[in-house]
Amino acid sequence: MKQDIPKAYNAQNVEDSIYKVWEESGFFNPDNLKGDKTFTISMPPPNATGQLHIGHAMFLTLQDLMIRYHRMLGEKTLWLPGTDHAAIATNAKVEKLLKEEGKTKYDLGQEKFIARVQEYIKQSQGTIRQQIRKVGSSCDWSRERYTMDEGLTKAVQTVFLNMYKDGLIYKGYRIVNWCPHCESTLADDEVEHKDQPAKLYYIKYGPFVVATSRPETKLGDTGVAVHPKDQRYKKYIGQIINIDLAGHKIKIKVFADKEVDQEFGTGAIGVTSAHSLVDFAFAEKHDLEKIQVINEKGTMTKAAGKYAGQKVLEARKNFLSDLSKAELLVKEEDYTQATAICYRCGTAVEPLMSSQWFVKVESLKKKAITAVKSKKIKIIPERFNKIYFQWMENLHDWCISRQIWFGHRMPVWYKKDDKEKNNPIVQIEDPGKGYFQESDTLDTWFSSGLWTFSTLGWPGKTEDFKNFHPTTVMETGYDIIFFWVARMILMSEYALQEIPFKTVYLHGLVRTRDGKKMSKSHPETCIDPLDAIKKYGCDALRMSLVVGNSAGNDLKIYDEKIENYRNFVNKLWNVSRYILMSSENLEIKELSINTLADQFIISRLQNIISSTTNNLNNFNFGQAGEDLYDFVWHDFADWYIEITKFQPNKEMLLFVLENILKLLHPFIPFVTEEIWKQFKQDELLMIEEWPKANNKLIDNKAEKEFDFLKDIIIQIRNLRSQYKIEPKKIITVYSRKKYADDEKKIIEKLGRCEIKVEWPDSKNKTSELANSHYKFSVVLGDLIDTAKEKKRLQQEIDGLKKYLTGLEKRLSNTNFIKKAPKNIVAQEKIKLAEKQKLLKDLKDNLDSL
RNA sequence: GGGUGUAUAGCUCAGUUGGUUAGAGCGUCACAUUGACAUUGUGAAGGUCUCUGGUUCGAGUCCAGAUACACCCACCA
Repeated sequence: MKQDIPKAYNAQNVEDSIYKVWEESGFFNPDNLKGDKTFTISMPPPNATGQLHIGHAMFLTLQDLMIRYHRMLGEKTLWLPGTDHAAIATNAKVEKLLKEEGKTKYDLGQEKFIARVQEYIKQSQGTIRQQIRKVGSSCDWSRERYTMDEGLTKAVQTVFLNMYKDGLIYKGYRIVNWCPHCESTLADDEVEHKDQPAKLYYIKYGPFVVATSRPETKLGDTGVAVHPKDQRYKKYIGQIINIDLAGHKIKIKVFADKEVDQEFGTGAIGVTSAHSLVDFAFAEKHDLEKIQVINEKGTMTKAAGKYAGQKVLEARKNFLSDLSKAELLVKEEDYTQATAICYRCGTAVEPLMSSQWFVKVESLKKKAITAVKSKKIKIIPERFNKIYFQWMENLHDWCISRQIWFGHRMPVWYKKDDKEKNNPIVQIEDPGKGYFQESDTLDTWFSSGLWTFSTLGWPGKTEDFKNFHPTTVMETGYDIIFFWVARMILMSEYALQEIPFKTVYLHGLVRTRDGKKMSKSHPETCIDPLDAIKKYGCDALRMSLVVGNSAGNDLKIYDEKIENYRNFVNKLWNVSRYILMSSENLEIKELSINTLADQFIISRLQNIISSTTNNLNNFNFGQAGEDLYDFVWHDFADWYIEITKFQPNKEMLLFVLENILKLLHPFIPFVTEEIWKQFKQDELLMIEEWPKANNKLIDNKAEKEFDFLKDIIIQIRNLRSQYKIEPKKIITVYSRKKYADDEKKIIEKLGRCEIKVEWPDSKNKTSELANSHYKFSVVLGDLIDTAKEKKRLQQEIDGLKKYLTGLEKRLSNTNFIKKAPKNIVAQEKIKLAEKQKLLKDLKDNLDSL
């Protein structure tokens, strides 16, 4: 008999020590697990210098849930954790730190700057590691990786080298997205579009008028495009025209292209080859000169003539004023423009000419599309397939070089005298003196794309790689399907000719109660996972991140919700406390099923075991959690346990509890493990075997029978409540049916009544109750309010009549009889008979009042 | 411009391939309180399932259209 269990579950007192026991047990490591089948998840690596936010908490919970479930299924389960170097973000952070010391990165130089960054990461990496543990993550720390560690760097260099050899990586001079703030290129998907009010300026342009939202770029125009059939401009096609733009002289070539829309603007486009992607395409096609008028810092170049050295906006203002003075500015129009901005800093992206490294995607994307089309990779929810295909099909060559100092250096070298970097030498080994390495670094997503296999020791031929790749599930947010999921498929298909994972499970975003994205911009409604854990316990947080949500959908979270699951965790605690405290022997020798209640609970348990198993197999985590919540609180605690207070069955209580703990463990690992410890000191719930349903114990008849009993009790309680009968008063209930002793006792105890199996003297004032199976009446004596009772019955009769009318109509419809399945018709007929009988009973009752 | 999602009780959401009189939690109201649990128990009130058509014996569920909100993609100068 245990007496020393605290009344309320105190998560804070136990979580850390339980985590320590788990971690030290070695069972996070699949090497210590038995089983032939493997189950692998690569953890999406949080930023090495980051702080845990609610989004992390959500993915950690979902992944841990899967991992714990599969571990209990007896699979060799690997959850490989790690951190990401997050090039741009980390680079920026350290630059900021330097600035506080009054220094810039140029004072240090690239080598020392990187050393400084590494030092900073080392220092702050511990934070996120500890925070990942706080959520209960059962990942294998012995295999933890970091995107910049030696092995991963080797993988990056190897893939780069191979791609270069295969002609899939090339250096090209072309328009790229340039962020003047980050001073680096951006990939196409790192550019966001935001609608902004803008002005469209119409400029007189020799014989043409052209429209532009960026007048300053016109200083570098080298062409005018018109539609081949445009009568207005036909005569100019092929001519080279000198144009004076308020003193700035340009020479343009007029050419025809079907892409031009005659209706938009003036039908004539001033072509700025070096600062617009569309125009660049024109320039390539029609062989135009490309003049760069804006440089990497966002200032005008020498080619911009007298505007050289001015910032873009400044130059625009001055140029417009000059045009206006020269009467070349025809008109201005307001319109909304989708402005391209940097996804990281929000600065307007400057398209400009630059020599950069690219990945040729044409052949890769075909494979990546096939991988999903062929169903080798399954995306959950399915609708993201379409989004994935669309994106893949429109993918352009991927710019992978960044001018950020921190990141994977490319294995590219130049001779000391090749200052223009025209003749790259691609090899992993340093060619030694006389050479210098490319200072550009690689897009973070290049290394992230290798994550599923670079973390397993590839390119080495390791056991881990053989055993755990392809990984089983990739669980991540739908917001990085392009950045990351798509890249992993591309890279894995290229490097291994193999998919990186079999299933992609996409979760949604975590939002505040009013639907805002949880970010630092509205701290008032933001949930900090660490605060929530402190306040409500980790298990409560986990439940509220899982229940009420399904794949691909956003989740709203707020305090009351977490509080509710804290209450649930506490309920489970007290259920266990009750069972443990009232059980002298904690061993289950032989399970005996004696009563209807026993039959009911053991049957329901089998059902919940199989439904939970099915739901988890089908990634319906929310549903599984909700069903368990319901089973524990209502079926088990509210009904079964209450009944065992007068029909004890200690072994059954223990048995059901054990199973509940197992089923709930993947959702709420801490409290379940803590309770488990109370009666199995030397065993860990974490590696217990997942329950299997025993279909022989499923008893639908008993479940139905039990539901009728519940119905009777609820009706009696309802009546007591209506008549405000003192809770302690025992009332008399007459029943026409003779109940088995155990059933009779259940009604008597839970309805606080005494059952007499005889029909009451009609002179007694009674309230009569009935359901479709049993008729019974409650003697209320002087308490009865005839008028009230009549009204109640009348209401019930009215409702029933309405329902019967519908039912009769349905059954008299020959089409229904003919076309509906037979079992449905039969079912409806039974229903009709039952309800008619009930109606008659109710009417009799009313008459007798 | 192209695409996707969502719309069910005051709030947050379930509702599986169409088949009872549409469910839960929170909140609200009423009642209960020393023995697992007030982080509780018992009961109640609360819904034209956004709208309009259609398919069907039967639609919250399927189809079409509309409206509202959210999101993603996109190089119309």
